[in-house]
Amino acid sequence: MDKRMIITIFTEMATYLELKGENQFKVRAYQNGARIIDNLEKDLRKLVESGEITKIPGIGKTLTGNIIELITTGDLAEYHEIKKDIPSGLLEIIKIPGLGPKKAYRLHQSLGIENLAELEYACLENRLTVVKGFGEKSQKNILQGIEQLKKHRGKFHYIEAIVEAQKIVDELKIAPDIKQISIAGSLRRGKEIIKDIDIVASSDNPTSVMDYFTSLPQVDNIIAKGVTKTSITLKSGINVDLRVVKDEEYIFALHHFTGSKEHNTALRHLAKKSDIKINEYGFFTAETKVEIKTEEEFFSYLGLEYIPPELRENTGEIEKAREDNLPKLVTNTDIQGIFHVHSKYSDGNDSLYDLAEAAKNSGYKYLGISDHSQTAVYANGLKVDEIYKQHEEIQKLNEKFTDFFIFHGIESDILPDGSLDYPDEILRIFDFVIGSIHSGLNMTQEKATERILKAMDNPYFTMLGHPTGRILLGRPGYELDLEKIFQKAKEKKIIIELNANPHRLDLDWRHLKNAKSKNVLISINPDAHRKEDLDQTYLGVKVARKGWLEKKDVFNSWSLDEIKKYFASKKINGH
DNA sequence: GCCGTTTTCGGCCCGACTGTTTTCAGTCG
Repeated sequence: MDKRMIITIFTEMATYLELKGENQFKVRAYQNGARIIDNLEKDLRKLVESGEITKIPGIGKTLTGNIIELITTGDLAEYHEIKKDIPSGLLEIIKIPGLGPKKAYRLHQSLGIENLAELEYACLENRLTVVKGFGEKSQKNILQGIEQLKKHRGKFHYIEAIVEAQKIVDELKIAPDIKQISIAGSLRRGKEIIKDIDIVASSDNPTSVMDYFTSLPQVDNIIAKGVTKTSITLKSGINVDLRVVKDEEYIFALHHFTGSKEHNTALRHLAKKSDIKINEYGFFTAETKVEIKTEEEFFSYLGLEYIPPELRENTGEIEKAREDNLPKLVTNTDIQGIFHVHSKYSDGNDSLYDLAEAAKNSGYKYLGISDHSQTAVYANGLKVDEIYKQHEEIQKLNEKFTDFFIFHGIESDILPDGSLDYPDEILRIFDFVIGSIHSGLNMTQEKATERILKAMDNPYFTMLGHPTGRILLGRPGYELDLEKIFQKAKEKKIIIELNANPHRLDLDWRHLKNAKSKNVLISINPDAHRKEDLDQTYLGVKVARKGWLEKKDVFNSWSLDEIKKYFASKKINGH
């Protein structure tokens, strides 16, 4: 029974309780529990063994008991008790926009509907309209929602959403009645998966703004249209919420709709202690309304240091902000160079020269080429003679460049037995070696951890590439004992990659803070296969910020000289 | 179900929009 399963079970329990119409605060307790467990940095099993679990706020007697039962027996009697009379298909049904647990349960009670397919059929048969609380319109909306759900499953990569959102903001900026406008929501916070786009704007004439918004060419469907809030679906399938407020309310709305919900809730609790009420329109004290012009002032009024959007997940940022002790987050300009770039030698699109020129023009001081190794036949991995050829070409290019340097590396497969893909006498040719797993992905946590730990013992191992192998919205990645990996990384001075490919973003930001606390260096790598991918690095910076990383934690914020020295010292130790 | 210098009961963040009602429940963020 791993952490992920426990989170799923608690989340499901909350939903089943909701469907049953149970006390909403009980529902929230389970939802909170799931979120708290998700944010835990320490191993859940160890927390239970040491008894620390009882000290975590939000996990009380019952939840602790449930966690222990799940860990020791692998199951939970209460879970089966709760879901006994409720068909699991209702969990799918409540994913339809506008159809929540109350209505779903009523459909089940009155029409015997148990899943999405039955609901769709009932709509087509025009049977919904006879149920109390449902009419023509809701039946139509539900049908539309089912279509939507089947088509997209409602989740998008950050990169897809940010491109759409930026386009809308740029178009709205030139709308006649717009004063201020910004992307908000999970997109502003840099979440890797986005459910919808939130945009906040200010105007004296909201109706005109809403009209402008709904008539944009990329709008496919208007879900709801009001004076302060309008929701639409884009042709790409992404939902967009636009909130329009008065200019003096803008900062409050921006903060509110940036979230996260958990951050906002915690902040309101804090404010309440000082008799300040917060909502999306302002701060309200006993008799006055407070004027605020910037988010810096917003936090300062509450006695807090400015909290960057990426940190607003209620994972300790408010406490740190009170102590004036937030991390000074890494920025794009801190990045000096990039590693993990593929060239034509393996499965990349561009020549070494073109990649170097592009990197140089983007302002990077160095470029670390790392093509695939020989076992990666599907990716045209390098044979030994090609390695020598590539080495020579890089040396020649380096003679031409001033103020720029190409490091010769390799992305070596970590083979199933934990060895690297070339003998040591070949590995020593490279300036750096990224070890990555590309095959045999179905391993137990023990096997996967052992495999990587063994590879890390190789003296030429420099960086661990995409540590968990996850593909966002694709596959979850193998389970790893990251504590052991970080420990080994620290011992062996091995760098952990934050792979900035938008489909990977691996290592997950939730683990970065932990790595940082163990003084493990992180390299933000684009994993580029064409020169246009080089700046994916900046998406990685966003995620690094979300993981509380500072300049000092990021390997590729180092200067060219510092990197050269580091690799040189690794080589000496390796011999 | 969780929590506590309002402490073992009685609260628990707050507001907009829709579709159905005939004054509001449900949903969403």
